[in-house]
Amino acid sequence: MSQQRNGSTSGSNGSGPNGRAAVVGVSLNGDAGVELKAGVSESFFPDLPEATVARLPEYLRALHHLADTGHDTVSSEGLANAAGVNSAKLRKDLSHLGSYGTRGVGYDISPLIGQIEYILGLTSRRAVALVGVGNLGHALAGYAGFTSRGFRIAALFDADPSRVGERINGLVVKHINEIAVIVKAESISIAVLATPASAAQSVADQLINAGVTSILNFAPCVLSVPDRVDVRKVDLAIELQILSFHEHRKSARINGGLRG
Amino acid sequence: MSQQRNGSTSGSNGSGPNGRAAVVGVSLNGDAGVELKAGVSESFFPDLPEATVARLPEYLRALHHLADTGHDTVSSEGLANAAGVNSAKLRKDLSHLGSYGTRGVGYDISPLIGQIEYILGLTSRRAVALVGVGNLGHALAGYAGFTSRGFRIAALFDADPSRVGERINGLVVKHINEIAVIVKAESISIAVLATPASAAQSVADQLINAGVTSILNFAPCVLSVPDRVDVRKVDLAIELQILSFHEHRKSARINGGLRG
DNA sequence: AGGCGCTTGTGAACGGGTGCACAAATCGCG
DNA sequence: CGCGATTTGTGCACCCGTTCACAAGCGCCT
Ligand SMILES: NC(=O)c1ccc[n+]([C@@H]2O[C@H](COP(=O)([O-])OP(=O)(O)OC[C@H]3O[C@@H](n4cnc5c(N)ncnc54)[C@H](O)[C@@H]3O)[C@@H](O)[C@H]2O)c1
Ligand SMILES: NC(=O)c1ccc[n+]([C@@H]2O[C@H](COP(=O)([O-])OP(=O)(O)OC[C@H]3O[C@@H](n4cnc5c(N)ncnc54)[C@H](O)[C@@H]3O)[C@@H](O)[C@H]2O)c1
Repeated sequence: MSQQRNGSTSGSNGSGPNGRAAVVGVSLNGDAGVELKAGVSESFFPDLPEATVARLPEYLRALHHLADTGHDTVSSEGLANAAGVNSAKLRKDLSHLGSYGTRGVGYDISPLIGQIEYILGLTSRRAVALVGVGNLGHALAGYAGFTSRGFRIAALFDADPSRVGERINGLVVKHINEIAVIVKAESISIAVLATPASAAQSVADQLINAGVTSILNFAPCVLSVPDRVDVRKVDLAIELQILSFHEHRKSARINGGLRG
Repeated sequence: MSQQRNGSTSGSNGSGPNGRAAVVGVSLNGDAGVELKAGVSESFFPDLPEATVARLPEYLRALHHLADTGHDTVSSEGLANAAGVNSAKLRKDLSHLGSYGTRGVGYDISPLIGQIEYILGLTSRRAVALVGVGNLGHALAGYAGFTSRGFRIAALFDADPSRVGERINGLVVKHINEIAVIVKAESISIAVLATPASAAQSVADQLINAGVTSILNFAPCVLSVPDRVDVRKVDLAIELQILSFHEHRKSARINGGLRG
């Protein structure tokens, strides 16, 4: 059941294509919004294209940066540059969320940040569990960007008894078999999976059992999960292999291979 | 100039749509291949859709796994399941590379692995530089999947004098200002960037100057690079924010928000 | 040797996403 | 108070990617 979305980042030039697309089950939901738009910015939940959703975090980061450097408004052109997309795309994306722009002027940064954070569900800091406190897990546990961008690591888990009890960044590593209790107690709905691939499916099953409904998987394997659960995957080797393909293509162009 | 591709992994169910699209400049190249296909598996370089390229690494991983567990052939259905995609998509993807399948039987695993590795440019182990040996950099430097999937960390760089000279996994950390010399000496074309965002653009410029043409960027910022350089980005916070959106949507469905 | 079942490869229809190009809206200034 | 400069919001056409559905091809069994 289910399929993971592929991490597709990007190539150089032009206009970078991006996120996947459909994912039927995840497809937002029927219609919505539109009518109770103006004014009622709270409790308004539009039906966003998946590609737009994937770009909102980038806009948000760019907006925060602009706000921090003393700006009050930005033009679509300016924000598009800061986010690395083209301005028409940015305007269309923002138009989906009921638009905080003023023609002739640009977008008011502060309310726009609020709207994007609301849409992304970042108004309250989300609790995240991290499973697998090894090489990578340690780095993630200490990652500041976690905290600064709307999340809170609420629990660390590992199966290795020698790691259980270790204190990292103020949190004590718990044994994996405490998952169910702690996930429920802390209302954790998102988990980061940083165990070896061989353990990933089993850990995912336990997480889902405990009530987790979103998983960010760093293990190089496909997870099988029920439709209601979202999985995103990050695989360093895949990213490098895609880059390798482009390297190969570039050199095939130059050397005899095929035309360039 | 240029834009990064967004890491878009996946949602749950259905049929995950995938990579963006165009990226004009990077667009493979005109036509190619087709004619000198059969037999001449070397030096054949087809014009693959970007979305297909992004999936090949996943197929490759699944194929290696199957080979390791004693299989000689797989059906498109079997491989598709192992890779988390649908079988029609898989067949179309493979058909682009001149197909190693037999109707009524399936695909011969071994030659298919060879073909995919050839296309991805993995026939010789590629040298990769890692810049920024901090929290994350340490984890990456020790990552086994790096080596097992076609790459070799050829150099580690950092700007912090107290880190220079440190030995990690048999490699000595060099100072950033040795980039030019070492990148050339080791024929490095791919670099992994794991410095703080504030230093990323400057480091990227130095890397490109030294001859690097592909960058995997872990810093949460947009890099500006010439068209000939490929950039892919991995941003943990963005992935989590996309998951957060889906969590928000799920709960909006249940609670009064909008219909479900 | 022939037929049957299985699996590939692909034509075609569909759907989503992108980007152009422009009309509508707003501001500032004279 | 009106005009021009500016910038948003979007209709539209195009393109890429996905998926269905089936004909063609292959092996096996009788
Ligand atoms: N290290 C990296 O830079 C890196 C990069 C990309 C992907 N990855 C992937 O991330 C994962 C972790 O990598 P790593 O280098 O940290 O490996 P690691 O072996 O250092 O850490 C894995 C941790 O998971 C724990 N673990 C094992 N089974 C478990 C279980 N059933 N439940 C809970 N915890 C369990 C282990 O005790 C260990 O602490 C791997 O799948 C790896 O392929 C790592
Ligand atoms: N730690 C994580 O889990 C994690 C996760 C996702 C993304 N990131 C991102 O990865 C990057 C690194 O994160 P980190 O936690 O390892 O940070 P860190 O501060 O621990 O490490 C950064 C390293 O880069 C070095 N550096 C700084 N300026 C440099 C320069 N000009 N040239 C070369 N080296 C330089 C520093 O000396 C340090 O060793 C950051 O951009 C961070 O946002 C980290």
